[in-house]
Amino acid sequence: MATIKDVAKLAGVSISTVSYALNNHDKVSLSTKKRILEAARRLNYQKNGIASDLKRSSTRTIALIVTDLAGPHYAELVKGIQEVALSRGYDLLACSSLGGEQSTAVKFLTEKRVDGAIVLAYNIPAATLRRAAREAYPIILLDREIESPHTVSIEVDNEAGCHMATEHLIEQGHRRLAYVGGNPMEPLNEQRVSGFKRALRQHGLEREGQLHQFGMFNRDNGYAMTKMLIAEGNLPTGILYYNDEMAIGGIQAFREYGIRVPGDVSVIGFDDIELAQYVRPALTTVMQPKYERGALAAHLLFQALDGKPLEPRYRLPTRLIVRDSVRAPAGHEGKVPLRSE
Amino acid sequence: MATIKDVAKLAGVSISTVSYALNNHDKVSLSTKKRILEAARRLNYQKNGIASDLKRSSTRTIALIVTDLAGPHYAELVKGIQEVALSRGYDLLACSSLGGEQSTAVKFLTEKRVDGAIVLAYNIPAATLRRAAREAYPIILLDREIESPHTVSIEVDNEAGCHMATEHLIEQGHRRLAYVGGNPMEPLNEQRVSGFKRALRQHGLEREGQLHQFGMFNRDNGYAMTKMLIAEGNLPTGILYYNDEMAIGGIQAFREYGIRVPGDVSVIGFDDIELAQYVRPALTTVMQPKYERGALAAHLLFQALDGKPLEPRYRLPTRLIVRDSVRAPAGHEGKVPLRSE
DNA sequence: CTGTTAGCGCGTTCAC
DNA sequence: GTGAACGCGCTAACAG
Repeated sequence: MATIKDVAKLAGVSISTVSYALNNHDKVSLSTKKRILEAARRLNYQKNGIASDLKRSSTRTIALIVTDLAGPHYAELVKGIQEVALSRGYDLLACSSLGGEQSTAVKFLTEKRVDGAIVLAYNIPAATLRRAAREAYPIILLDREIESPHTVSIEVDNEAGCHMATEHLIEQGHRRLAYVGGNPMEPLNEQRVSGFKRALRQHGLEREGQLHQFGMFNRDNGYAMTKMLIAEGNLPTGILYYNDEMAIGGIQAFREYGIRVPGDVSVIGFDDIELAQYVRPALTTVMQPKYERGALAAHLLFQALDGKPLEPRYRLPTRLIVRDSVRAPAGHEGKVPLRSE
Repeated sequence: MATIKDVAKLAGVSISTVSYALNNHDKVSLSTKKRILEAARRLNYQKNGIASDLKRSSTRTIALIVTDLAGPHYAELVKGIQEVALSRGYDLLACSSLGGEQSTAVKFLTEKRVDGAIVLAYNIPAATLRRAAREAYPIILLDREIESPHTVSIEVDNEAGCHMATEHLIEQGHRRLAYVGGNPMEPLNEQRVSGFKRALRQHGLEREGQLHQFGMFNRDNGYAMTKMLIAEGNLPTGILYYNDEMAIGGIQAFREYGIRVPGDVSVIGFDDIELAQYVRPALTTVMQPKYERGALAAHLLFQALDGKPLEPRYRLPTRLIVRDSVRAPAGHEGKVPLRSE
């Protein structure tokens, strides 16, 4: 593998001259430059980006760190990030935090392989993030908030979104409600539960609300937890799922048991992933602005890299998207006026 | 930012000792090691991965290069790659080739930032790939074949898949057929067209087949091209789209014009992306084994990195997935026996 | 004005 | 347990 040395030798000049020539530092005469370029071409020379990053101590690269590259709903997020990064001439890498402390994500977070990171990976411990963030290495968090001077959180108003969704169910006449989520320790899950609970409290339904929180936040677990819920009997008439993926898994479980959605059970998701509008019934869900979130994240990251001071926390609004997975329960046709207590 | 030097100073040992200690090269006494670890912790030392990669001249990282990180149907592919990479202790990065020669993808391909790459990015010129691939830098191609000793292609049998799909339409009684694809110069597009044409030829329908090839391979373009097709009049009764995304765009266009699918026009896609089963009508399509393809790609990449000789080309079969977007055209109810000529 | 020398960035590893 | 060379490219300072 040819190095800059080989090019220098072949062109009959010093290494530095080659470097200058290749980087257009008009210090080199045109004829020499031509000779050097020709030598580089002949040797199929490619610079070692690692060496040059090391010297420059900057990579002009940012990382998007997600739990699972194969996950859903990153698509739109990525789009926003990608566009901003591209316009700034930065490179964007995506990597996954599967594999825990040995994961690519942690390696990239801690080993200065990139200039900054955008993180949406609930399985990375806060301690790791706190250790990683520093002056010249800002981190934008999309899934939690941690106190650290070099960290910015962009949150979606999960609490309000779930509150709104729950009120929607109540408004339709639902009284026996459930929330189905994953690991209750995840901050996002907590926020969503809390919106659910607040709506219940406000409408005097506290006692009728079931909470099911366990495991992962994916379709399979939505399916599994819904099956458990069915097996338990005493099915609620309205269910708020942690996210669309879990809701879609849940709908699948209901279908297998011949339980109709929304005829027998109403279902609401969260996120508004692309699939939500395509599944049958089309999923009523809480939309979060994904593209905007990505774009904002990238924007803030560059602000931080430019040394500009930032708010530690941004919050984006959600919106209820009404589709076909919610209907008034039997005996409750027509809207029921909300009564707060 | 603390470097290994600072740790050495604080611990009162030499740099090399710190390195050995941190890498568990049991050359260091336990007490020294403990002192070093303590010093590192106090300084919040994080090694510079770039420096270490430079020295080791290996990154234990492979890249997945795709046209657009936000694209569809990579999800399953990624899953296969990710699992194999993880099991080998390698890191996986995803990056996009948006941005042409300046893109992250090209940078990663040419600058030795990773040990090997899996490429599914039709917009990277073959010359770039040929220049990048070398002994110690194998490249697995998922979207084309190029002659180069350090390159392996894993292709899907596009020709046979499209042939099968076209025969399916013919078998249902369709006679006026069209193929809707993107840029005709893309090798994948060529292969797919060729399967379409062969089926037409075999059944004496050559003259009735329309070819529409232009632009990108995405949903928007499927939508746009279908609108053009509608505007032209003389609508065929059966359409084979380059891929599911384009087909979904096409169905959308038909819906807007009140043209029923499959009542008035039958539609077949290619890929079997997740959405295909959720859109209405559920999309009949040609399935390619995505997970297997990803896993095979990663597997072969590691074989190459281990210096094992490889076939230059692998080919995976496709399968027709019959859903609801194809029906016999008016006046042709019931299966029509195929007659080859 | 052209081109060279020399040292740097930071961690790894061989020889002692 | 240490010293020093090394990986490779960048660039300030200097010489021709």
